[in-house]
Amino acid sequence: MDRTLTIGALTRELGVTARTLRFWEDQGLLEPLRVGTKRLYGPRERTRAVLVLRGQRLGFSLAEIREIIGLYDRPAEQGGGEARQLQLLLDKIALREGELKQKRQDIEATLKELDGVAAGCRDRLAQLAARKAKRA
Amino acid sequence: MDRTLTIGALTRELGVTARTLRFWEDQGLLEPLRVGTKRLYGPRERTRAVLVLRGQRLGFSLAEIREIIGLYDRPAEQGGGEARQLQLLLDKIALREGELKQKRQDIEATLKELDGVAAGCRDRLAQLAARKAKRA
DNA sequence: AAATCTATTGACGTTTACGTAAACGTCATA
DNA sequence: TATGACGTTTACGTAAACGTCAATAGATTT
Repeated sequence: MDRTLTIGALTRELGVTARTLRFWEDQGLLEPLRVGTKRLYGPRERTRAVLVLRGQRLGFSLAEIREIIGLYDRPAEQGGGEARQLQLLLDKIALREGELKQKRQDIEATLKELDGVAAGCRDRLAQLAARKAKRA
Repeated sequence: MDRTLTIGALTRELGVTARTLRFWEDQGLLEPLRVGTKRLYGPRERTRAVLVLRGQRLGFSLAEIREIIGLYDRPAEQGGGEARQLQLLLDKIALREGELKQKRQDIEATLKELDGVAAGCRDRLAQLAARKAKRA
């Protein structure tokens, strides 16, 4: 049992087209293995693709999603000292968390307002039903 | 004290350009009054504009935002009976609420994962600090 | 062997949400 | 009066995220 998928299999699993997966790869979001010319997607690529879809549902651009996913990859000790790198990462995470909490607030507000409208609808429906019952 | 704003005032208040407000109007999201050729934005338009911005933060397209905002406008008894209209509205609201709850779940998941990464960072930083203290 | 399925790389087309420039009107102020 | 500041319409440009061919190639089925 091989845990790697062909592009067709992955498109069916995720509900996206092959064009999309290749485009994401072009944008540096995925890097499937190559067997000859064909692509093979392992668990890591599959996970990443799922994260891309989640990011898209949240309205992030592919560029932003690439950055966010990048936060999961440890900052492999490039330059400037590990502590500094870690602090930079923490700062970036804090930024993203701020955005997400703002979105959550927006959602709560919208849900409340929609609930208000829905309640009004149900009230009015109840009125109509009562009137109808009275006529009977 | 007039509660209506010129386009320039509203752009400054919302942090968007005049081009943007005119485009939103083109797309049927706003309908400011006209005095001669100039636009005047009242409280209703201002509120709508704020709703547009909120919708954008949530990743909705302008077309979707138009529909969502439309849910707030009562279904002025067009055709098919009021009860039917109300039921349709309730259905649409339920759909949108489903989307929003999905987004909320996505946010919670992402926040949790980012928190995990952040915790790892802080652990590692603590390690480094301890090592440094020992050397002193 | 022929047909079919799956995959590949270009390359151009499309939609969304504006940016940007041109060319102009209107009013207050220096 | 002319010089900004602010507003208008019209029109073309652009970036993002793919869709949609076209032409080609290997693998599998009939």
